[in-house]
Amino acid sequence: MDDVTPAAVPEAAADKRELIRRRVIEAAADLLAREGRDAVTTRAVAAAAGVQPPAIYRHFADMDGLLDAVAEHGYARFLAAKHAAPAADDPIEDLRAGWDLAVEFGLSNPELYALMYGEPRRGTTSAAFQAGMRILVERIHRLAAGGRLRVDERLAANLIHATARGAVLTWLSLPEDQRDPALLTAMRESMVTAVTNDKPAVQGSGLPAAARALRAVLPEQTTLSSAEQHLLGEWLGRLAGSDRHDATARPPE
Amino acid sequence: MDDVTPAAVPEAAADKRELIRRRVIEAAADLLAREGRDAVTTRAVAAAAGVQPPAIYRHFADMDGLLDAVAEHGYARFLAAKHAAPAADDPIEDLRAGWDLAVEFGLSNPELYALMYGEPRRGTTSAAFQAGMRILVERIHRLAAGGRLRVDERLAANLIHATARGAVLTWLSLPEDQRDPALLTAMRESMVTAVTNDKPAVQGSGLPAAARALRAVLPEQTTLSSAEQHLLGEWLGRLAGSDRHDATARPPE
DNA sequence: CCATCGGTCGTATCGTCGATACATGCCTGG
DNA sequence: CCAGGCATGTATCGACGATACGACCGATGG
Repeated sequence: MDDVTPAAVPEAAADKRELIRRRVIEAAADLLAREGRDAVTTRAVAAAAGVQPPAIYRHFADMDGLLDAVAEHGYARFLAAKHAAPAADDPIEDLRAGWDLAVEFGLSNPELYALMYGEPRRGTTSAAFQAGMRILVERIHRLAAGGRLRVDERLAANLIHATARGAVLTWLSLPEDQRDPALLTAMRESMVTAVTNDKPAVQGSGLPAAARALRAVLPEQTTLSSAEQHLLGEWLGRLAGSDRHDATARPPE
Repeated sequence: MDDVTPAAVPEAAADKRELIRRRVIEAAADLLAREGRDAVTTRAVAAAAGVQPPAIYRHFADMDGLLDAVAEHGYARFLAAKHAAPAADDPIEDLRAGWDLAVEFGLSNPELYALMYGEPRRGTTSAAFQAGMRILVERIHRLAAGGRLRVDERLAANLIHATARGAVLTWLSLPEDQRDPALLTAMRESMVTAVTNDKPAVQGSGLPAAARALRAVLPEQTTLSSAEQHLLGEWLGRLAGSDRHDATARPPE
């Protein structure tokens, strides 16, 4: 739908044509990754690829078609690079690895990810979108074959995709100093418990929760001095976050 | 940042100015909801609002500022129509209701939602984004006070937001015949189990109860030094046995 | 009562965008 | 060698976001 392939091209010319096409795609991808979405204009891409602006329309139906090709190209490249992906023996661990891979792709290519999964209008028509879903359902099928799937395969695919999508977009929206890696792992484990029928594996005693509860109502107290209250707040923060190792006594703002 | 407010406007003219501003916002919101993002151009908005195209720039810094105002306006309108939630007695049920409300907003205003949460670049700078987060942390705080929060408050807020974001955007990406309501409920319950405790860590309400609960499990902790733990124990004793009932529990704000 | 000044209004216009038209080549297939 | 299809290159279109500038209007200060 996005391709403009003339009929009956000679064998030799087809190679040159494909070469130009790839050069345009890579120029656009480079521009997208380095200068953002708005920098990807027909003129800028044409200049970077060393072709004339109208030449783009001989390879892609329109600007949207080019962007779609860029997305698919980038996604394929990432998967090829990470295709160490040794398919762990444990299917659930395989599920985690796949989710991590999808998220890592988003974090490594923020502009590209926003293009693929930012606007819902692009939806399932995109070639890159379908490519992502294909390898997803494949992993899910292995999971279902092992009897570890709690829900319908299609629902599982959507759940995995939706959690990854929300995690990546939210992560990218946060200022860098507020990006807590626990968000990603929590989203992932939340997805795992929702999709698989493994036991929830609740960790931690009630101590952090109790600390959080007290800290939440701490401003109401009138017994301690303000200095005492301040120190107590710090301790409660450490106790509340004690299940994480990165808790380097970060004062709450 | 998005507002262009001249200094020293007469009282009477300010009303007219605000009226025009609102008319522009509503025209843009109408255009956005009915004809999509691309239909919201300066000329189309100006024509729909009955003003001249350059007049927009006297009320908003640029097109992005107008879109931001549209997003905040729509979000505020939705929350007002839903009477800002009745605040159920059960805090967890309250959490579910809040999540459902956010998701319902996205499903009811797809173009607006894509504008607010589609592009990560807009990020936390958006006024509408912050408005959404504000009512979120408020609900979370009530949850933490009840001892039902499993994770840090900020992490909980991000988890709730990320699951809703992924659910809405994924839902909107799906063709209508593939939209399974189970996706939404599964995402919601997954979020609930990730954020809350099964059983409250603090029985009873109020500050003394929270202090007693924490003191009961204090020996389990390994974060604080023994001296710190000792002093903390004393303070918890004072807070737990506080004879001051101070019913005027007033959080400083 | 009038001069002045800040803000608005209306028109014209700028530079850039995506996309297309058209004449001129070049290269392949016969 | 020739004829036709495709790429090339230049010019251009309509629409976009944004701005410049002069004519207007209303409130303020003397």
